[in-house]
Amino acid sequence: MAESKRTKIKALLTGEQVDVNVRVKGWVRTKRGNKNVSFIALNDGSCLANLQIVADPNNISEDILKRITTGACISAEGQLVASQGAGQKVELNAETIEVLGEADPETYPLQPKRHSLEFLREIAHLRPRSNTFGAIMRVRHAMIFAVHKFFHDKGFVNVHTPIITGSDAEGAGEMFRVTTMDLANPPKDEEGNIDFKQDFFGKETNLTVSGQLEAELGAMALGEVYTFGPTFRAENSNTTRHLAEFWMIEPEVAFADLEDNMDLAEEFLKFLAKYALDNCREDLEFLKERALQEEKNLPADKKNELNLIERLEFVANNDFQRLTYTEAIDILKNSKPNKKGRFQYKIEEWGADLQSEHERFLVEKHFKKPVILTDYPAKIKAFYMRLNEDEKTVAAMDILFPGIGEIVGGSQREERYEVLVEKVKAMGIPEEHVWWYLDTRKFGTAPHAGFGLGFERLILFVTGMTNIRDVIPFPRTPGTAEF
RNA sequence: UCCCGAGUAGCUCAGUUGGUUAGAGCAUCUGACUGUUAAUCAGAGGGUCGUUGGUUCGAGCCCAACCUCGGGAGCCA
Repeated sequence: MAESKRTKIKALLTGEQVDVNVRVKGWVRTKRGNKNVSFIALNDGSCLANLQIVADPNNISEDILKRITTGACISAEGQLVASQGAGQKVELNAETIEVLGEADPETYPLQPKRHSLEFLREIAHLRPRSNTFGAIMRVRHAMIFAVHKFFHDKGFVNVHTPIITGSDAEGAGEMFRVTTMDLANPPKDEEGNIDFKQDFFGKETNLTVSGQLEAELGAMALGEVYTFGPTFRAENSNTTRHLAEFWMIEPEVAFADLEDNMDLAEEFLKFLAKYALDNCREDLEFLKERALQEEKNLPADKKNELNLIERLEFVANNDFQRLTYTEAIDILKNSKPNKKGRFQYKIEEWGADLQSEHERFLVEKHFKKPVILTDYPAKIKAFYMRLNEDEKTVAAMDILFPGIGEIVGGSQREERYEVLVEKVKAMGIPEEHVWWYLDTRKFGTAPHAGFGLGFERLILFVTGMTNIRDVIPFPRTPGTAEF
């Protein structure tokens, strides 16, 4: 007789059917019971909840039962019935169980107990089997899908910008060199310098730090495009919100100004929050409870005023606070912490770069909502941002979220050839490196705008996690590239 | 990279002014229990106290360097 097909646990727990014969396959979370009956909590990753499997020693041999331990993988077949116990609606009365893969309980590191996130990071190959990471990974997937859905429904074209780049003008940070040269004995030119002409691409190449410049090329033909790809920064950043390898979403829109750009970014973030609420309820409820548990021991002023679900609802339903850099400086200058010297960096005058303590004050204390800051001083922003009429500020915008800081950074782009060339020169960027970028301003230029959203920072917000290393399967940080 | 903190059993932690044989809970193993919900109850096994060096009659504890991890800052998304 052919083996019956596997049914996913999610379908069994959400469906109405009982008293049917089904087969499930998954990983054992716990087994408990006595001589007369065993209860196996089985998880197959399709949802957070486990399916309870009831194993009667009359049907399942002692030898099989002995091999069913925490972490083992089994296939079980039997009758799905209404549960006699209180903890679940349905359970599976096992008629046959096959052990697909044993897990030695003496050495299997995951136990049916609470583990620290630090420990789970050390066993990143097994941590998706924990409730927390299962939930995070399902939410992460839902957000990946929602990003594509949002832009697709609006008629944006997804562009795959290069991962290996020969452009060193992106200016977004330190880069990882890509080479096939023998590091111990690299080819040299007559002057004794390393001769990149002999390298694989015939020039110096690096991993991309941004797809923006190439995305702009797309926007100047397709109108509305977005990228969603891996991004690499070789900065020696050791924080809870930086990774050396992360994923970034960069829409770029022709005929859009800063206002359109803010509208798009705000609509996008609201859509994502709502999508999570509508599609990840079970996982979000679990993550909410988890966060409340974590916060229990924190002092009152460090606790979130709203829980995870409430924060997502807040973002989905409330307009972001928009203000200019100049207005923000005024607020900060006259703020209590500034006057009382509580800021490490006192705000004295217009032109200063905002520190994270200032951003946090605006978002978490003053407005208590997401904030969009616009029109920063030109000299603290990138060369491609459009110069405003005051010739002091640029049409930039940063979206700041509570607990996370900058989640979006964007701008209207400088579309005027002469102004852009001037800025390229002023920043010391060799024109021959960006000739193709300048060409778009030479041939049929158009006003346009775009922004970048750090995907993992979004996932931090949506899951309520606080360390970025816990929202990506295999985090890359300085000194760590395990797995 | 800078500042602060932490490394003790598989995990989470305690360990007094430096003093005999380093503890607990959970996990694991064995036994008990007729339906459990992180099952419960009884017992057992399990340690190079991050590494190296120093101070001392004596170091888990004091000192130094290094390693690893965490938090904060900078840089940024």
